[in-house]
Amino acid sequence: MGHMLNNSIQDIFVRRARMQGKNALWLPGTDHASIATEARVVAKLKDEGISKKDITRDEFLKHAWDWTNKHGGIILEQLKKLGASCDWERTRFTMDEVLSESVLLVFIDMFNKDLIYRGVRMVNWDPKALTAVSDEEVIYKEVNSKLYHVRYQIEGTTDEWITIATTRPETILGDTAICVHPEDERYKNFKGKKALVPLINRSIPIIYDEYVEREFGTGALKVTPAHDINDYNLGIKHKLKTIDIFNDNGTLNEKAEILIGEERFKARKKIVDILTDKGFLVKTEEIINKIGCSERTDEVIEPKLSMQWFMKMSELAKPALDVVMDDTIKFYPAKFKNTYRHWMENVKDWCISRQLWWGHRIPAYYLPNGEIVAAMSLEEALKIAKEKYSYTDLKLEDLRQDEDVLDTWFSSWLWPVSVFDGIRNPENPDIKYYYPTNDLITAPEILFFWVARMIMAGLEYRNDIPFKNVYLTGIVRDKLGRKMSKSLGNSPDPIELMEKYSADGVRIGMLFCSPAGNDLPFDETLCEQGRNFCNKIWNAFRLIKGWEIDNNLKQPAANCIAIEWFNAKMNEEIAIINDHFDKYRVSDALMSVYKLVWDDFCSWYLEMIKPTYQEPIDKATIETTTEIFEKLLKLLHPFMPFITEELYHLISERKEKDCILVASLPSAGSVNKSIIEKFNNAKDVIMEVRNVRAQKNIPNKEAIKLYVKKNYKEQPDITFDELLCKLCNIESLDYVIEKVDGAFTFVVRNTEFYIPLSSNINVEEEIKKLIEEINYTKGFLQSVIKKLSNVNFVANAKAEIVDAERKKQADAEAKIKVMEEQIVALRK
RNA sequence: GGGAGUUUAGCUCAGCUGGUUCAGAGCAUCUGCCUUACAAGCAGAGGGUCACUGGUUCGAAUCCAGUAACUCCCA
Repeated sequence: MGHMLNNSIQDIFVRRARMQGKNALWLPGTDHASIATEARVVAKLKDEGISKKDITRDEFLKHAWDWTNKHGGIILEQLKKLGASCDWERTRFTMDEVLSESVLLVFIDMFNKDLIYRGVRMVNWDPKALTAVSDEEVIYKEVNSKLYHVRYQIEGTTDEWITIATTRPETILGDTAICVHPEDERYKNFKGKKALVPLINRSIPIIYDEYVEREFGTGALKVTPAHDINDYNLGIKHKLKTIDIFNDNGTLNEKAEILIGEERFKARKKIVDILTDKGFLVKTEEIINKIGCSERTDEVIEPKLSMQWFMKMSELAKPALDVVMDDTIKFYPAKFKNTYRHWMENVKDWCISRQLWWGHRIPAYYLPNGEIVAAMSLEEALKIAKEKYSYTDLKLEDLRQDEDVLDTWFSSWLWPVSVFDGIRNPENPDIKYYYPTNDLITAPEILFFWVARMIMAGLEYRNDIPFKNVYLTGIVRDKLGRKMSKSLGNSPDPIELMEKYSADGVRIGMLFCSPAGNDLPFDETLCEQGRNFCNKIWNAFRLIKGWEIDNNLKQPAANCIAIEWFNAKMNEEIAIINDHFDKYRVSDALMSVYKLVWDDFCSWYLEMIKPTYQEPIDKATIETTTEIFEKLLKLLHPFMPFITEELYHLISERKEKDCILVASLPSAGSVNKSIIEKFNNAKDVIMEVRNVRAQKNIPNKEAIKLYVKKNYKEQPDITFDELLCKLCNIESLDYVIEKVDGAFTFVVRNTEFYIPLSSNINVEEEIKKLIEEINYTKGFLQSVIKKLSNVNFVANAKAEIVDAERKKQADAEAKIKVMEEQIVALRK
């Protein structure tokens, strides 16, 4: 569902840009997802009885391509159903030739610039996928664990012990020190002594470091530099030995000395038994700790030392941070700037190698003399090697290419450049025209591993930012607040949703409640709301299209008023919508269109101009109404492409290529504020009349009379009178000077309204109602007076604000007076 | 353990540089209506000490400090 949201938003932006006359390109594509894809291919082969170990790299890649060709296009097909208006002919895949070559060229370039190096580092090792994974791909989960207290004998003593606490007793076989806090009184006398690792009697030093938390466990920490990142750092600081006791698949190796070949979790159980038997286990306690699991395979991550390829980040990060902090690239919402800065200021080198086959094989070749050259091919590597190291008799067979592939992000980070072939051909017209791009829409969870790195790559290879605006969508969650994902299985099938509610319905359903950067708790009723909106639009169309047109009919004056008002209202809303878009507030923009269409157009405007049943409509009104409807369709089109295109062709005759997709977005014309104000007055009156009808059970069909009494010498404004009569089924509207006896009454802005009715007026009830309203208004008046009698307020507040308060006071006083007079009249 | 963010109606969220667009929107709820485009609808209504406690100010949902709860990132 994340894809649906993300791509709905992208489509809205691109369609809008297109309708603004821009050459808007939306280039679709997918990455090769090396870990996930390889895991699936391995699993599929396993089902077929084939082990990855038994086939060659080339054979494996063939299977991987088959799988990709079969499953890779699914998301793109879903996008088409969603209405994504991509430039499909430009679809790219990170394993395409152009993009692959770009990846290799960049690797070689950075290797030669010394930005890429090989080093031993503690990496997150996935023993199932047999590869390193990035920090970002490790998910930490809270689990119930046991903390084992194990005692180590002090060397050279018969009964002196030091007790450590660990959640991973199997790793004691790799211990090379015990560490305690230098100020911990309990362990002061161990200085300079050594302890013996239980079961294998390895002699290890007791070291002192402030890193140790005295309160945790026993305050004594076993140090296993090969299998814990913190221990590793301690190891470097105290120059400890590193003993790696695990094989790549998570079983113990011969360096463990015992339990060789056992899987790590089985080994843990066994070693606990042995430690218990031999009296080394002091006690166990229950604790909750966090363990890292691979996002791709869910396997518990094993911190492991291994030789990996790294990219130096500090030099690349600096300019990439600056362009965001100075708003050259803007983030929406801006709060992500903080997160971005925090990450970029603490950036670590990027481990770019993966022990996989599916992906871009690292173009690094090892020479017999231990040197490495990076080249596009074996032949080229040979040539470079010969020149560089004066290897005259070097042969192709002497070179060995690195077995690993590059991290998928190492191809994704080039995307804005490589899709236009800007790495291989930096001067080609496409890249020069389209780069830098405008908007990137993506999820906040990949702000670092994708967005930040694209910025780095763009600055490095184009000397320019890759995009100007970054819109971070929310994360789609289920009702329990869990992220919707395929692996959790809590995501509805988008295709089924679209079949049920239509693509347009799903699109706007997803957008109704998704302000930028906020999570979206998905609920199917949102799609239902989307579908209902489609239905409403369709019915409005049916109404307009169903009217019979009488060319000889003169346009009623009231219709002119209605048109004038709606155009003013629409212009006002267009300006608001434009403003929302300028600020990347997509759901606010949608809500504005929604209300303009549903409330203002359908509920008010259409009711105003609607001819009496089975009467025809005049030509001028229907023409203008059609124009208005078409404008609304255009405003709606970025959000709901299907229904708007359909209705655009049904409402009027069109030439072949006249499609709403490429029509111009209506611009905000000047707003007649006065007519909007007059309408708002009329609306208040209409609502009061409807209330009277509802309260007194007067059916709409029964026509009523309305008398209006202006006060304070105000002149009546009759602009909306005719429409008022039409909408409320008023047979006569008369202005009076005297109060009307025996009528229901209400007050709107000092003007009195009377509805005489045959049914008896309950005087007491009417008076009670008036008193209630007077009391409320008096309370309001009181608060205004209080404010105005505050000398400091009058002295310090801005003049307009004080004036506004004075006007409030005058209005309230006038209204109270009118109502009080009404009570007197009723009591007569 | 370090950093960031959030807290406003039953739900999801607006609310900019403190003051009539200040307590709002959509959905949900309730009450009437099968009124001839639409019951997937129409017309209305109710509903919030703006997390808590202080402070600044003539005036605080808004600014400041502290407290609490939740979320995310990093270790």
